[in-house]
Amino acid sequence: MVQKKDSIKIPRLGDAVRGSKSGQPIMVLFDLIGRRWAMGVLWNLSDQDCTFRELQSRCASLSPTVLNTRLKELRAAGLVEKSTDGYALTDAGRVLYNHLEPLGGWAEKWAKSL
Amino acid sequence: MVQKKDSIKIPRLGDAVRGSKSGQPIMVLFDLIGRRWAMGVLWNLSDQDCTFRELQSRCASLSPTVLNTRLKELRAAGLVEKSTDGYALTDAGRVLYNHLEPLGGWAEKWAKSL
DNA sequence: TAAATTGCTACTAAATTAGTAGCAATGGAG
DNA sequence: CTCCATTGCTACTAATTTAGTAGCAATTTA
Repeated sequence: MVQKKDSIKIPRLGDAVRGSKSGQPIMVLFDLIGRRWAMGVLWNLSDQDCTFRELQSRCASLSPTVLNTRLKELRAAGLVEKSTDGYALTDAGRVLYNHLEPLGGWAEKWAKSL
Repeated sequence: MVQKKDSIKIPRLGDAVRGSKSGQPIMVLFDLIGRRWAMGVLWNLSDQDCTFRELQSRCASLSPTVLNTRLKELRAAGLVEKSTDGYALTDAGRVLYNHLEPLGGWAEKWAKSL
């Protein structure tokens, strides 16, 4: 990883993906958005900017520790940014969200089928 | 959760999502596929059925413990099943994969932009 | 029938996440 | 200005998840 101790470990292109040697972009992405509440944060930011505390309450009161870690990671990845109202999706973040959005409808059908 | 001890905790509709009270399908889904290597497993099964050990080597040699846990969860969720060649996507799993697939191309552009 | 290969369990160590407390900074209300 | 509420966090400990390694029983292959 070659990163300063205590800095957040953001997956980067070419980096090993938690033990992997490939560093394929899709795996780097999966590593990033596969962390707890990462997709939930993107989802909850999609309809409106949120303050830290509002985001926290929208995300099942997840601990501030984790929320802050996720926000740092997502900001370093260029998907989230600070706005006057707290946090917001960047343009890239919104494009990613647009790819995730259809999962909402699919998830409902899937849930019923279980 | 009301589940037998030692059984795997698969997120279910209406269940609390790791502390959440909503149980919204999309959050249940995010909880499921947001676990380590869950999306990677789906991705690696998309082009061909895999044996346990091949899947393991495709997924950066992730530990058999975790792979087996993910497989149980994904099977319980109806996304993966056993086939004569090992493991395979179910129809539902393939539909989900089709939603994830566009992320591959997007991830490449995103990775370059970092 | 001996040797591989496969699917997996067991176990320990390391990392991540949960949960709670609380503090410094900002922004009104009076 | 002064008080108080709200916000954005940091600190810390406990619980849960994941990593990593070893190895075994069953099936397949030679």
